[in-house]
Amino acid sequence: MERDGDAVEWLRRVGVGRGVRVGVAIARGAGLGIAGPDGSELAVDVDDPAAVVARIETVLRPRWVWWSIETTTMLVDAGVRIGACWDIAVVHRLLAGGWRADPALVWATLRELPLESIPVSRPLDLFTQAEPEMGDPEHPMRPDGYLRPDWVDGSWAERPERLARWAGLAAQAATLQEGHLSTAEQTHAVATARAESTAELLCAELAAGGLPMDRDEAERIIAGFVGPRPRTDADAIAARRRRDDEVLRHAPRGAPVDLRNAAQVKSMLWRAGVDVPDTRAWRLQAVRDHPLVDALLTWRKAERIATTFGYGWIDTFVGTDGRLRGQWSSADGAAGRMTATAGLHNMPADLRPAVRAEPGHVLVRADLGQIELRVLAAVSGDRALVRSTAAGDMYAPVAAQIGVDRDTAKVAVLGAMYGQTTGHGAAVLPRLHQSYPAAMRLLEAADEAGRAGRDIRTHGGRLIRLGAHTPEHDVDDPDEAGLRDARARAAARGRYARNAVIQGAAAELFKVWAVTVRARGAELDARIVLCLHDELLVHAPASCGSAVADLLERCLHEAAHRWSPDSGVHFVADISVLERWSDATH
DNA sequence: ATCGTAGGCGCC
DNA sequence: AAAGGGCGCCTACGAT
Repeated sequence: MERDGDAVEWLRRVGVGRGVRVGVAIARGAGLGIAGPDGSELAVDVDDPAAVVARIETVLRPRWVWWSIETTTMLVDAGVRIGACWDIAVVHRLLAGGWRADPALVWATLRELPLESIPVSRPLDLFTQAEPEMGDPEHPMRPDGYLRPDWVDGSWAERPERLARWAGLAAQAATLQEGHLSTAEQTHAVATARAESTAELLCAELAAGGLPMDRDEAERIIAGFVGPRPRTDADAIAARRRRDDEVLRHAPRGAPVDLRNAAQVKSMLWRAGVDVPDTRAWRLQAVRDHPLVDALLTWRKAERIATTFGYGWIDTFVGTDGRLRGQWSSADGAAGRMTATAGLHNMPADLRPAVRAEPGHVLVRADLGQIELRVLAAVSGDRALVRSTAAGDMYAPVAAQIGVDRDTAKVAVLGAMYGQTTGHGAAVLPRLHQSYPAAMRLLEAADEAGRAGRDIRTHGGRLIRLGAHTPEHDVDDPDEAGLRDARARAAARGRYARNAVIQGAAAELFKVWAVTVRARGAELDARIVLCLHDELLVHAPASCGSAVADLLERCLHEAAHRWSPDSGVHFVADISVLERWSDATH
C-alpha cells in the first residue's frame, strides 16, 4: 500500500481511465482510500477527501466503487458530481433480493460462507469474553474469510490506511459481483447493475435538489379545498368542524357519526338507504346522485388535502428556497421501482399547477407511452407483439389483431399483466393467447412460479423473492376455510409475480433512461427533478428547452438499446416543454 | 404509551 | 368459481 502522493498520477499509473472501476472509501476528517483495478491501494491523508474525489473525477472519469449510500450522500452533500458508480449494496439487492446489504452480509454472500455464522460484535459484559484476535486486526478480513465486526461497525474509517484497505475490499467485492452477474442467465445484468447504481446516486441528488414549487400557488390551491391557513388550533378545529357539517347535514338523524371511521360511515350510508360492502370511492361513485354520497366524496377529497397535502405538508417539506424535498430510494423491496416520500409520488393532480419552473427556466416533461406493454414485448420476445410496438398507440394494432375495440383490448392486456381474469377483458383472453403466445406464456410462467413459491428474476437480473411463501399443497391437513385462504394467498403470489416481471423490467428500463438523461443533460445544465415510474421531469435553463426535449428522446432510444439491444422494440415518449407541470396536454 | 393492522386514497 | 400489481401516508382501533 502506498501513502499520500498525487492521487491522479497514481491512478494513471495503475491503469485507471474512463469507466475503469476504482474502489473508494472516505471519511470526514480521516482522509480517503482508493484502490485500483490491479488490487493496489493508496491511502491519502487529507482534510477534504471530497475535493480529491472531485479532482480525480474531472480528470479520469472512472467508475467509482463504494459500499453504500453513506459515501453517495457525503459526496452529493459536498457538491461533487460523480458520473458513474458501482454501489455494492444496490447490486447486492439486485442479485440476492431482500433489503439488508451491509458489507458483512455482502462479503459473506460473495465468498459463499454460511450466512448464519456471520460474526457480530457484542459489547463486552460480565458474561462474554473478549474474542481472541484472529489474524491481523489491521486487515478487514479474518482468516476464516468473514469481515471483522469492528471494521464493519465503523473502524474502517479510523485511519487512511484502513480506508485504503476498505476501498480495496470494495473493489474486490465489485469484481466478484460482476462475475455473478455475468454468469446469471440474464445477458444484460451487468448493464443493469451499473444503471441501478447510478440511479441510487441520482436519488441522492433528487433528495438534495428537490422539486421546484410555487409556494403561493400551492397555498391558493389548498385554500380552495380547506379554507385559509388556520391561525390557531381553535381555528383549525372550527374549520374541520365546518367541513364535517357539510356532510353530516345530509345524514339521517341518529347517533353521531365520525366521518373518519369507515365502519360508522358505512352504517350511516345504510341508514340513508345506501347499501355498500365498503365505502371506497370507486364504489360510491355509482351512487353519487345521492346528496349524502356526493357530499361525502367531496369531503374525502378535501380531507386528503387537509391531512396529507395541506399547510402542514408545505411547512414540513417545502424549503425556504421553494424546493419540495423527500427521501428517495432507487429500488423498492418488491420489483425494484423507485420510491419517494413527502408525497412526491402521489401528489394529487389538483396540486400540480404549483410545481413550476424557477425564473429563467423551464420544465421538460417526458412520459413513456404504454411502457408495460412494450416491456412485455421486449422481455418475452413475442414476434407479433414486438411488431405492434412500431405503432405509436399499441392498443390499435392489438385490438385489430384480436378483433375487438380498443378499450376492450386495453382492459384485456392490462388484465393479463395484472392477473385480473374477470370482466370484459377475461372474455378475450383466449384470443390474446392465440395472437401473442410467447408473451402470454411468460406471464403464465411467472404466475406459476409465484404460486409454487419459486424465486424469479426480472429481465435485468433482479431477484424477486417468492420462496419464503408456503405453496398451497404444502399446508398439511387444512380445513376448508384454511384451504381457501391458502389458495387465495397462492393466487395473490401468482398475480404479484406476474406483475413483478413487467413492473420490475419497466423500472429497469426507466432507470437506464433516467441515468442516461442525467449524464447527457449535465452539459445543458439540465437537472432531473422528479422520477415518476414512467415519467421524467427535467429542470433546465429556458434557452435549452427544445434541446432538452430532443435529448430526452435520444436518451430513450439509447437506453432501450442498452437495456435490451436486440429486442427490436420501439419505445415512445410524450415530451413537452412547460412552465408548470400541469401545463402538459393530457 | 407504542406498536401493527385495516380501511381508505393519492399517484404510477 | 374467483382472483389487479406497487408505493407512501392518513385515521381509527385493538393488542401489547
